[in-house]
Amino acid sequence: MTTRTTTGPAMAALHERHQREDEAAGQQGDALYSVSQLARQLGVTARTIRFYEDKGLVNPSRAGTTRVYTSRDRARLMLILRGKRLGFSLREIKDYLDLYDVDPTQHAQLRQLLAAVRKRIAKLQEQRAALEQSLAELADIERQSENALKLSTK
Amino acid sequence: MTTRTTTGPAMAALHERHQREDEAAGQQGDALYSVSQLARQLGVTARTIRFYEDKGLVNPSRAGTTRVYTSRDRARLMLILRGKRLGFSLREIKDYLDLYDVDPTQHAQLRQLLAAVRKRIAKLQEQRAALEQSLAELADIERQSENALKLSTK
DNA sequence: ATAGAGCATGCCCTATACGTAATGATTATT
DNA sequence: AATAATCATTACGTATAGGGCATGCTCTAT
Repeated sequence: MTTRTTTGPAMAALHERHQREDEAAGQQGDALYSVSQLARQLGVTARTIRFYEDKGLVNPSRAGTTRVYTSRDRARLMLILRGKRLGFSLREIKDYLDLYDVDPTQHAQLRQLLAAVRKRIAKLQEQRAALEQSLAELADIERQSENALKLSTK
Repeated sequence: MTTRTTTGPAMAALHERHQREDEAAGQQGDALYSVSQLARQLGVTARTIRFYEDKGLVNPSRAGTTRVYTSRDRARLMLILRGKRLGFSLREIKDYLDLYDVDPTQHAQLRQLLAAVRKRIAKLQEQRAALEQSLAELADIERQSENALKLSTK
């Protein structure tokens, strides 16, 4: 029941490219990657990338059933990973990317991004405050523990 | 099959105390509490307290099947909540409390605590660094977004 | 032709800290 | 006695971000 088109050639190309993965990669922006290639390059597992797809964050083309990623897909994934590093949830990242897809004129989503970023900044500032407080408390506990040990040892 | 002892009196005492929960509470350290009383006082749900028991963090006495908490139990719970605020996992908190229970001479566990605290401090310092970096990046994104919006609006 | 890569799908598993019923027993109140 | 309020136990659900395994297909190399 699967619409199976010309699977062979693309897979072949993919495999061949795989052989010289570390070469200059054809000087064009038309580079293609398999999941695991991309995974290696981005420092995540293939499972992760497929997971993102499942969550609607990426949508690679297929050669038959095999996922084929373009450099655009790659860039998108890097965006996703950056978002993650910055502490956004996959859901938030998806929402932003969706907006970006719908409206490439870059207006609505810039505002959206700005809003999200500011929200995130506020959250982080709160977190930082809490963290500082924890650190202070812990320093206190540390000092007290040290004192208690000193006294009982003497 | 449950060893059911004199359930009545204790429950009665508990409930009666419930009526004047906000009173001076009998000036002794012998105050007793029910789960939900304690929950209210500590700002958590009864479910939470029972969950902690399930995880072996507290072990209240029982009046029949009903949990009865002493002020010692209460203090222990406050310790637990403090640990949580400081970012320790329930598991870590349990390990520490267990140590404290076994060896109340306060030596091994003091060292243990000190070690755990220092570890936690190190972790928090790392987190803080990461957080600062995220904030810097976000500030950058914010600036860029603002600029882009300004330019396209003008 | 047959093994070995690499890929795909599907499904269950993990950790953390509880929330949310469902169901039953006991106690207090009316 | 009936009803409301608490309490208990059991057990499934939630959110997040994947990990890991089984099974099966395709393509390449020997």
